[in-house]
Amino acid sequence: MQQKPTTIKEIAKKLNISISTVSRALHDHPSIGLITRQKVKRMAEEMNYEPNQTAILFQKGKTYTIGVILPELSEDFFSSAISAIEDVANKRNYNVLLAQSHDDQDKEKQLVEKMKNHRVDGLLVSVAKTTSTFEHFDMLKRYNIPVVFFDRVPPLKDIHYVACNMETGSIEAVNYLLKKGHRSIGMINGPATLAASGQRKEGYVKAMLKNRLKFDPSLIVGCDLTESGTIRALDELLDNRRRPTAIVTFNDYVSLYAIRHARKLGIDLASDLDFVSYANLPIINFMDHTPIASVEQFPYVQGQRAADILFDLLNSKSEEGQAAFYKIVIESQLVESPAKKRQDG
Amino acid sequence: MQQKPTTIKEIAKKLNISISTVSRALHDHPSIGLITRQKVKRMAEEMNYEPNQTAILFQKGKTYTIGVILPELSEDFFSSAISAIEDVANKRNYNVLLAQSHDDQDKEKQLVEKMKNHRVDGLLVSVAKTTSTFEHFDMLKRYNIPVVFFDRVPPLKDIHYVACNMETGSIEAVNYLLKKGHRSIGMINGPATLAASGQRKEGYVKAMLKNRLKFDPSLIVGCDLTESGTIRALDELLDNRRRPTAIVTFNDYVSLYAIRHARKLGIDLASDLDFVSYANLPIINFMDHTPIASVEQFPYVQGQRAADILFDLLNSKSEEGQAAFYKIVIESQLVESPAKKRQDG
DNA sequence: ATTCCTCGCACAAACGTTTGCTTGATTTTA
DNA sequence: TAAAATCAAGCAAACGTTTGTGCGAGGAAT
Repeated sequence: MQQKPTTIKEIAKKLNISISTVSRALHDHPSIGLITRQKVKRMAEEMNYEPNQTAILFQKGKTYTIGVILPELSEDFFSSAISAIEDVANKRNYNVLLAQSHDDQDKEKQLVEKMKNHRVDGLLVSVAKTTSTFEHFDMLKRYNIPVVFFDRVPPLKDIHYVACNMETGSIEAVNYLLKKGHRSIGMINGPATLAASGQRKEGYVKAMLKNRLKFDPSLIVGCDLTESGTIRALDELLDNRRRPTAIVTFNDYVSLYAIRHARKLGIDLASDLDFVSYANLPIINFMDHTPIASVEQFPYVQGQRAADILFDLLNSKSEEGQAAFYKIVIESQLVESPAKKRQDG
Repeated sequence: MQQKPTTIKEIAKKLNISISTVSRALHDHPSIGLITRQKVKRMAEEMNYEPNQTAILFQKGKTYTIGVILPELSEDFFSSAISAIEDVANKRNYNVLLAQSHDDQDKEKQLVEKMKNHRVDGLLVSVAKTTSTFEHFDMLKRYNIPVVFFDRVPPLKDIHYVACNMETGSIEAVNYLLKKGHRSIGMINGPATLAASGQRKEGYVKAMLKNRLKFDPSLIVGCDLTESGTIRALDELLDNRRRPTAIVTFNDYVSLYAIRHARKLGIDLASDLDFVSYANLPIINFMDHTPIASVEQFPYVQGQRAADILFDLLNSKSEEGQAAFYKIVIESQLVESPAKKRQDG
């Protein structure tokens, strides 16, 4: 037989005082005398009282829960982000209601609806790849549920977001390679449709021009991020009449594929070709030949900042000054591979 | 100005009928006439009514939420498991309250407490490495909150769990190597304190004996799962007078470290030394030299099964037959590395 | 000694829903 | 045609907590 949780009602009855007194005593309300307060607390302890959260939440009209919608939990980037979010929420004594969209717009819509019905206090979202319309987020505004987007941010004006600026990282990457003596630097970029591809290219071009080097468009080739696509891209670069001695790739996976292919072609990675990539995922630690550096996008920090902002919004929600929007841009940062030292040594 | 969510009360007032009628109409209760029912539904639609979940949950004393406590969300294994759990819960229209213990017993205790206060309907747990006492879980029984453990399961009798049997996988692994012609097979195992180490060893021994080969204890060395520990272990095995031509390692990481070290020693992995490991993590796809096979532990399946069981318990909770405990053992399974084909070709 | 505060506590409403019971009206049965 | 059965809808309690308001008693101020 399970024991029903104790309620303040029962405490009140046992002590022959009113319910409100018990509630106030437990909250150290000034209008309750010391003696009663202690009596109540002792009794609560004794009866193993635990406040019924659902009742409190209901009463207050708040859930102390934030919703998080991510594309894919099993991806390194997002699992790292959710880890951060969970940590922040926990510190604030908030709960995390988790859901994954599996990169599907319809699923995402459903989830937003569900979150709304669950009356989450706020929402953290990294939008699905397929998401092209954004009305489902507008709805939340009407219910005064703040949303903070991160990493994958919709192209809207009036939103809060945290994102990572790839351009600076891209500049750093090119500068790094130039400093190492490279003069012909190739780039295996992502599909032109992605904003992230544009930022990478911009950084590349800016860095080249700033160093008074001419920008050769044929040294930038796009790819679909698959292994075969990467191989084609690498072949194309290697056939270039100004054959690059270093290549910047869209992400670590592309680097991996390219490195694999290069080795198969018998290219000496120690002397003939350097790679730099983006993401700096844990997989770097497991590759025998790694890019010599990778542009870190700080998933943990992004998650953390996004959560912080959300709590800011929640705490200041009563005030009217809702005109301003948080638009946080985290600068990406080039990180040298620790593995590189091993290669040198 | 935010618009307050519509309540059934408002619908009732607008239609000049009672609250209960509205509630019943929306639930298709038989005692409500067709005309009123339609009127109500139309009005609800029109006023954009959405049931207030927190109110319902409070009223029903259920939260339609399951808690999940995992050691570390950013680890591949667990992010895969949580992904499965989330999927199952979603299908059942349940919510997932997520928390990570960071492998700390105290944190875990706090979280259990928190989950209990939040009145989750059930709990899914993979216990922290440091957890040595388990009273915090007992408490849940008193509140009739069912718990299902998975993967990292406490050594208790009266619990529900899903775990992976490493022994069969271990046997498979050794058989696989024997079939490949290996006669001296080494093992780099984990710390003896872990149950998982014991299972691996058991499987190894059983497979050897079944094949009428003598078991040489000196071919099994323990390690602390770090890179340096792995290197020491490998060195020890290589110095063995019956130098192994194949090695089974505790997990993919250990294999990775060992392979790295072996290559540094100039060992030809194509001909002189084969590795087989456990876990079959995605990192295998990113290693240039991989173990030729890995014992899969099916994190997604484990998460899925555990969640299924929990829902079973939730649905049958009213009945008294709580004497039986689910003890599901998933057989691990040897999986040949796809990368292997690349090596051959 | 009368008025006025302050202190300590109780009363009761409210949050949004569900649901057992009651009531009134209509239809069926005898 | 009266009694019984059926249908449709309303009333009110309940879930556990918070909180605005009321109220009596004791002490201080006048």
